[in-house]
Amino acid sequence: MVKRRVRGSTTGRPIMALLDLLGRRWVLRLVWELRDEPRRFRELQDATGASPTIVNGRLADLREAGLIELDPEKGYRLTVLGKELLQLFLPLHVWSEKWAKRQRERP
Amino acid sequence: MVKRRVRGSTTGRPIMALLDLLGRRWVLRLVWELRDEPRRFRELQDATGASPTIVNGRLADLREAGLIELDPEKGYRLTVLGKELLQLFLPLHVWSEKWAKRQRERP
DNA sequence: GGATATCGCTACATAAATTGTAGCATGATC
DNA sequence: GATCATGCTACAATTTATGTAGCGATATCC
Repeated sequence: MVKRRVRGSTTGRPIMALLDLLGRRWVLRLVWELRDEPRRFRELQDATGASPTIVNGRLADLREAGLIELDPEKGYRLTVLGKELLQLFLPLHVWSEKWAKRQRERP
Repeated sequence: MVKRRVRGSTTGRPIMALLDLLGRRWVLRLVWELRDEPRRFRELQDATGASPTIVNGRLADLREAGLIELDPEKGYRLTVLGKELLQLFLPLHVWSEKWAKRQRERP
């Protein structure tokens, strides 16, 4: 599915590898959808609107990255590491409202 | 170049529009490259390794989003809004080191 | 014990995004 | 008027994503 473990990690700089992983389509969105509780494969498909091929590929990427894991009982969920990352992203939620407001004012 | 203003903004939820914008390839990276000082078009091309077509497209997206602007004297730079967003992302730098370390430990 | 349902996931043709390379138009400098 | 740096465009080739159908395994009900 994915050739290199993390695309663009050629520099060896973790931040680049991270930005690369998070910059793949649907990755941020998938992490976001897992923010509250575990979700099933099909739930994630429906919630995002992405194709199963891609959902599967991205979930694999995120698992390799140690950010999510599959609990057969409950579905996909964030790992401890994944929750840490989510914490860093939570401020985006509030900020995005402000950003959207300014976009409306200055179109 | 880009069809909808922000892809996936159909929900009308700012956070979705933002995650969508940031989830486009090279977008996070471009913002990151602008963290310290303005950069020229070709500098950004060289720094990222992305094709001019894409750099141009993403810069356009980021300009529409009000996150960057072009100063003819100095090059592309973050707007006030863009700097705010960058602030939210700075913790990623530190966290990525921790993440990389754990990846090395648990391969 | 067979029909039904849910689970994660795969196959595959079509469509869209990205790459890599070449080059254009404009303005400044020599 | 030749040279250079600027942002940017054209376009064929490649890579990635989409949309739809369905598989194999497991559990549940009748």
